[in-house]
Amino acid sequence: MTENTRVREEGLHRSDNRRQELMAAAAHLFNQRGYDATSMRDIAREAGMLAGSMYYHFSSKEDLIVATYEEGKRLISTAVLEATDGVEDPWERLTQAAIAHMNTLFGGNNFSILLCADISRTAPTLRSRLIEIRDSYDKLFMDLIEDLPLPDNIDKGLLRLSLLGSLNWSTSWYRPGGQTPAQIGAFFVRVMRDGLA
Amino acid sequence: MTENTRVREEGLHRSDNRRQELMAAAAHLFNQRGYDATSMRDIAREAGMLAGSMYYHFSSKEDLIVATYEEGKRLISTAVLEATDGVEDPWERLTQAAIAHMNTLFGGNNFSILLCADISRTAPTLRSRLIEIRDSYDKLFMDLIEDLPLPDNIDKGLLRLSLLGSLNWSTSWYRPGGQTPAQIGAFFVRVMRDGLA
DNA sequence: CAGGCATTGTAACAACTGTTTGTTAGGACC
DNA sequence: GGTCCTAACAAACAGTTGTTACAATGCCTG
Repeated sequence: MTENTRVREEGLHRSDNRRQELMAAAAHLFNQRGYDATSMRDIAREAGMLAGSMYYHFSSKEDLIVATYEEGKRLISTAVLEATDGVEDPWERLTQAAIAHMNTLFGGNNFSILLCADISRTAPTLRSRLIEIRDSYDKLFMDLIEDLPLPDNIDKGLLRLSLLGSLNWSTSWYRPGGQTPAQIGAFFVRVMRDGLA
Repeated sequence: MTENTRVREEGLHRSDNRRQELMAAAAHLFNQRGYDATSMRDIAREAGMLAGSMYYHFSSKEDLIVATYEEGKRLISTAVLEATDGVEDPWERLTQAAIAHMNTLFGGNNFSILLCADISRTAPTLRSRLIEIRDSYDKLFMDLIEDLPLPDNIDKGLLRLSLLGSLNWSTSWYRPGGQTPAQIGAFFVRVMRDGLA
């Protein structure tokens, strides 16, 4: 079986390989320097091609950004859904979700961390596209928190933002060596549930 | 008394006014679009001068960024110190600090919010300068949390990062109209102390 | 009124930006 | 064997970037 027949059977073009390589290079650099400080030439160089050639795979820089962002959402969504699948207790579900969230962020994939970057300062047209993707991930946590047995006077929206704030902020300080990502995620949920006093 | 004599008596040059105007314009734009997407020409235009003229007041863009960042730290540090001054109970001190933190962030000054932006993606030379400034503010919260009466098995460093994560992340979602900044800050501390279950 | 200093404007610099164009090599298909 | 598609290169585009050197302005002091 030639490469090409296999490619056709799986519904892939050969270029999908290079496309993935470009996205990986882009995600890597976006994480390191941010969107603005990463030029198309930087990405192309890391993928071993010239800047102009990228426009065969992506019609604009914005589209490339959105593609990496969406891939990040896909990966982390899958991880969280798998981690909570079959778990009954609402607090345990949230704990497992936080652990999966953190494990995915720091598990070596460069895509999911992009979801934790603050996008409130990106250009409006790009921002609205990213917000839409992010919201569809946040909804997972909305549902998890909605299911918690809580007093009526607790603002569940604020609770979600508090937890996601703690979790996402970790991307700005986490370094390997101390507590593991899973321990950190579990800790944040435990404090929120049990308190300290 | 002419403007100039007053200026001299206070040990100020006339340029200090324009310098402040430039910093205000810069902080405004930095908040809106970020450092990279804000050009020196944008800042100069907003302050009513030309790009080249700014180099009389600031010797580089990086210096201007650092100056606005430092001004933000000065303002929010002062607010937190005043808010906790004289308060005895450790938890109440932390609560008042969180309230002052939030009130300063959303109280209309464009400088302090800059401290809450993730700087892990900025250029290394700039980043190290900003980190130093930020750490000196974070130390305030380190001390506040150090004074809490907590069980020994609680990681206080992680606790501080959790709270600052919740608080700082609010800059990416807060809009006037819902709960006030003070309510949000107090809520985060209360959940951390009392828990939910 | 003259001189000097503080402050701004003017104009240009080299480097870099995202993107487009024309072209080319190689393989697949009829 | 001719034709088309894929994928990439090479070179240029117009615009923007931070920064600089120099000239002009205007106020304050002597």
